[in-house]
Amino acid sequence: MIKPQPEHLKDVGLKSTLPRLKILGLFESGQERHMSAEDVYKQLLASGDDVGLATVYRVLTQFEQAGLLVRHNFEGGKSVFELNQGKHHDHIVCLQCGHVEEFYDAAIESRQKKIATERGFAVHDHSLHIYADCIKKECPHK
Amino acid sequence: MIKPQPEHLKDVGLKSTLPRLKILGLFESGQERHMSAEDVYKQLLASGDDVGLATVYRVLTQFEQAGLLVRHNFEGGKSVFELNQGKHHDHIVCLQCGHVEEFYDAAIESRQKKIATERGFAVHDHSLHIYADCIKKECPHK
DNA sequence: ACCGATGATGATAATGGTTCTCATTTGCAA
DNA sequence: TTGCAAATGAGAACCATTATCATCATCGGT
Repeated sequence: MIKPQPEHLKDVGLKSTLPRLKILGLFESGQERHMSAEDVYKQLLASGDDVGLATVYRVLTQFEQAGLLVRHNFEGGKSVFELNQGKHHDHIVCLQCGHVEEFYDAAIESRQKKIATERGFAVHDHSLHIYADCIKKECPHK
Repeated sequence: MIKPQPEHLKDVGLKSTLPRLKILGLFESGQERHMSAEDVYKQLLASGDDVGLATVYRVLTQFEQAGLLVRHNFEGGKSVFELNQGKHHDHIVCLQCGHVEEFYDAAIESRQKKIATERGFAVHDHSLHIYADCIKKECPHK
């Protein structure tokens, strides 16, 4: 279990407070790689940590802006966060079992930037999700 | 102005009602290719058609399930619909004014398929959204 | 170590998009 | 034309998220 490091927060210009350390610690513990605000909130309650839901939302957004976390807008209306480990990646999602794999392809990245720039857009961000059936034995799609 | 065709509705197992014809007509008129439920509702009000917002949501969802429309879950929390014309394309969305442009890039498409196949996935579908600032004069981002 | 300004927190209200409820109306087959 | 199942519309309910605001904690300066 990695323990949350106050310097990480200082480094990105955030005061090292209890709620922030707890939340960062949750992600760094690696138990769950992808978590929604609600997930984080419940986890904290479960461990007896008394953090407000509003704070969870605020902190997650701050962490995203600071580059500590990456936000994903999946279907179903809720945002999901994961630890930013430096390298951007896209996702392949199995429609049957929900298995998620990450990938990065330089060719796709550069084509995207080129296309947007040609059309006069200043790229902020992008999301690429491939929906498919996987071939894992555990996967229920027959 | 193309007039909405009741047979389209019958063909997909939906009664041909006034609200449904009006909404389908809006998309077929091609004035706006991408519309949210709110957009559709306002358009209808503007043309003096008295349709409830709840009905707009219901009908859009039905049209999506019937394959008449395609739903896109862009950032910003609202769903956007467009007429399903069979050919796949991806989207660039302006984060400031909501302007949407479509694009298709064979290189990206083939890379996606290759990546998924290599990992043992059978691709069903995918979504690629680029989020950016556009340069239209009307666009509010200064 | 203490203090005080600055910034963070948490309870709750507010928001925005979407869905639900249900009384009323409509399409359509007989 | 008539009857009834299906569709509609007004508004309430819902859910994730954001805003408000009084209280509280952090941290640099003392």
